[in-house]
Amino acid sequence: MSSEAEAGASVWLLGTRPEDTASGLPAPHSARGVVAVELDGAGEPSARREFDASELPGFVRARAGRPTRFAFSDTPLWYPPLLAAGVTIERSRDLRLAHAILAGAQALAGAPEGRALAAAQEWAAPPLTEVEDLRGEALFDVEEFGSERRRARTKQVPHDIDSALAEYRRQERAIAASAQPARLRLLLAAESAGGLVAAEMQAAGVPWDVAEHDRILAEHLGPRPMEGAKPAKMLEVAQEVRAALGDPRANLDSPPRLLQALRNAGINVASTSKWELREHDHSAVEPLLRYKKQARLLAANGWNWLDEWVRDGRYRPVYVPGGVVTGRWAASGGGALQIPRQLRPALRADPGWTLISADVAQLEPRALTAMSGDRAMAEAGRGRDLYSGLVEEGIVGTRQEAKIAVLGAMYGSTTGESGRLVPRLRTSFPAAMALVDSAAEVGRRGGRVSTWLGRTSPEPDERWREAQARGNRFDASPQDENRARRAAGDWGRFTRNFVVQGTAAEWALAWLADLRLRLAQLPATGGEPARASGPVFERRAHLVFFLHDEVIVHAPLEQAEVAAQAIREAAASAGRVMFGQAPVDFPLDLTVAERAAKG
DNA sequence: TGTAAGAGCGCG
DNA sequence: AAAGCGCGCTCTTACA
Repeated sequence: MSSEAEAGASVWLLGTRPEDTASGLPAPHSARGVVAVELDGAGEPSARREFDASELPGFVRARAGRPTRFAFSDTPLWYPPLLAAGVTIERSRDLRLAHAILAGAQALAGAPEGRALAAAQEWAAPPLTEVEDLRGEALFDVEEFGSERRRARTKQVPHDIDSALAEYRRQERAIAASAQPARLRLLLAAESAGGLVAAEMQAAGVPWDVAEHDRILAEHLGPRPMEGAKPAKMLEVAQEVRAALGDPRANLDSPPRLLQALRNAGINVASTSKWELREHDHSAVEPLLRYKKQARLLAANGWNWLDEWVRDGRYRPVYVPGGVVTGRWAASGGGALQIPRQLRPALRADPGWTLISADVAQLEPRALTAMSGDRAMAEAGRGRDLYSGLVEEGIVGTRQEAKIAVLGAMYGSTTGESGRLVPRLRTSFPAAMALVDSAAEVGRRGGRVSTWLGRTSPEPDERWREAQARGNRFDASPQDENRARRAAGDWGRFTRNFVVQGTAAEWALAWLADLRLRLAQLPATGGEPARASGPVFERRAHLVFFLHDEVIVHAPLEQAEVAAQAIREAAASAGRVMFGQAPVDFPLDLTVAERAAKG
């Protein structure tokens, strides 16, 4: 990840043959020919190879061991067939992801090279979604493209070599002309590595114990009912609720009707949400909350979910790297970002393997600490729980208060307990608070802010501007002024949080990128692979899950210790690569699962 | 009959 | 207890 290591890497650009594209085929899915162009340090082609698409895995494999960065249009289209052929890539440039970052980057604002890049609108395409039908298929041989379940994205980036070459050059010129070339390079490398990780994790899948999942469902809901019927335990609880309400026909599944039923029973609520219900002391509340929890489990992660998303003991969600404005990943299908903690026991290593999970304690406040260089905040978090640190330093009374205060500072809350506590942080941590306060001020005025590595927030939309203009007119009504102030405040909280959440996401990407390279260097084990027909990296410890500030690695038992060490070292490395010698640590909570699968 | 919007809740 | 930020998914209801 360091720039010194980058210097020696040669760049190979991959694209489809221009004549294939000209024929109107939906490249690269049905392209026959692939062109690989090697670029020298100045971005000029120094070598060119043309071969059948089936030879691409061999071409990539032949470069293993030499530092090579492969650049291509769109990772979800190029990488899965390589993985299916047992080939992995070390470094890449995803031109679509890179374009999205650079086209919006404030660091290039005003530079003609930046304008030239942003003008290449054909590269501004949204991520591909719902790609499950493509899983495991050799993309280059797929003629039929699209099924009823799959929405092809309406706009595709170009895949031919000429377009890729032109875009790569625009990107290089824009980076060189930017105010922060080193940081942008790091960001693009990390973002692209994230694309590789997402494809690899989807190929590997999360080892999932269907029997354990079914046991949890049965415990809470009862045995699996007939299609369309409600599980027995839900029906029982529903009866309890109706009895307590004194309304034998109350409909618990329709919020408006449930609201009416609650009011008829004398429970004076404005909504049926659980935080409001909890406030009321009525015998119907407890079973109703239980019913809601059951309904949620059934709808979101019940037997239908299991049927659709878990196959052959693997859960394969669809990740969308860069899918959130702040740079966090999104998910599309499978609900990877919302697996309830309740179901965590269903994540179960294969026999002879184990699961190592690690999450960063208080990642966002630590990212804020590092980017603001706030020494007092660094001191409060060094080597300990940051929130406890605040208590020990006498800034707040309890850990809970510390958490409320810190979250309030990052989210911009002004009311209640949080609003009361935030001013204390302003005294104790002036640098950190100045950073988020000024980000909020920029947002309130409609400006843009950037993360540490240079991802820039979007501009507010036309409606927002109109609201401000209307609120500022000499004849603005109180409602106009109110609406404008409210919108300005909303956008200020967004930009306040953007710099923190976005920088934290960059740290997490740097961690992932470094970790996958460390794991790739582990020897293949002589024992059983995770699956008989799995990708090549399933013979060693590999990433299977990532969620904002948490990773899960599936490792052969004999590699558990080295894999855990790799996770820790990658975290330390991510901190150094992003923030240099800033005195901020990123401590991990790391757990090696005790139970492996039966058998 | 099909889509959009809102409610509600899971995750960080 | 939420609040204050960012998401996705399912269900119901409203409306074309």
